[in-house]
Amino acid sequence: MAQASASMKADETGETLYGIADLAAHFDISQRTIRFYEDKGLISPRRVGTQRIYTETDRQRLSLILRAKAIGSKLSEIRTFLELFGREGEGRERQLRYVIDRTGEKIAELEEKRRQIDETLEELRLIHEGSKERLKKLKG
Amino acid sequence: MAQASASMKADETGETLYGIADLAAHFDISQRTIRFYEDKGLISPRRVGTQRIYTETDRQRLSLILRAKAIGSKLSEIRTFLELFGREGEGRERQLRYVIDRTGEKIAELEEKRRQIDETLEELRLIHEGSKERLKKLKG
DNA sequence: GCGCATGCTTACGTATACGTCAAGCAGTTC
DNA sequence: GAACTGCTTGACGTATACGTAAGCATGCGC
Repeated sequence: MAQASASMKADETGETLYGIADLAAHFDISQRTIRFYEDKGLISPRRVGTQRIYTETDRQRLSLILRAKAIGSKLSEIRTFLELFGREGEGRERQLRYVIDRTGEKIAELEEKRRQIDETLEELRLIHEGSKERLKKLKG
Repeated sequence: MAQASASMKADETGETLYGIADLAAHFDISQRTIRFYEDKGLISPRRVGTQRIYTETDRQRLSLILRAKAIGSKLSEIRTFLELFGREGEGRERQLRYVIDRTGEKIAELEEKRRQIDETLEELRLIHEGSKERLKKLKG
């Protein structure tokens, strides 16, 4: 290996660093995917020469991205939100109102999605349990 | 209009029938989308000549499809499930086991998705409320 | 019988999210 | 120092889910 998997304390602050292979393995995604997210502006790892070096913060960010994706967000939307919260400290009024609006919207959206999932879960459980009953009767 | 919007009782059984425009308007989707779902085997409306005529059952089916889509199912997957539940009455053992397995998997998947949504909702609410607080302090 | 709206099919175009080579460079090892 | 390994940057390919435009049929109103 070129770099002992790069998961070694190498920073002078003692922070754990990761290579792209480490993250790919950890999250069970391809390196291509990680580079793709970088192209889309979702993560910006440091470089040593041409090689990508990820910090713990980068790792958490990637974790966030994957969760957002899992619940149906598009990458472009994820980017917008990441940018939003990254600049959160600024606290200018316009900015605050914008954050409040966007989060409010997203909260409503997710609550609706939750409702739909619950509805579907109910129906699926009915079918699931019903089928189990019928199987019992068939066999018993 | 060629057919008075087709939402008229025309069946001898007195069942309400719909034209493609009715369904498109009702669900706020394009006619193209509805035809696309038909191509993918998700719905099979009756025809009068070349024109599509939808029954109440078709309408409910479309409703199911849209809800499934909203929670992140792929059309191919939706088709599989619709076929599964369509043949539900058969009750052969293999068939029952298959339904039980598939529904079990989907239930687990949706429960996981629900968890992720809840997690995200918590974080969003923190940011949302926090921002509202900060806005108050800025203005008050 | 003419026009206009509605609907049909066919086909190509588009956005998203990657997969899959291809070719090259950089350390590492033997 | 040649092979090997891992990473990098293109560039093209693929699957999904439609959008959009073209051209034709049909039926209602006048």
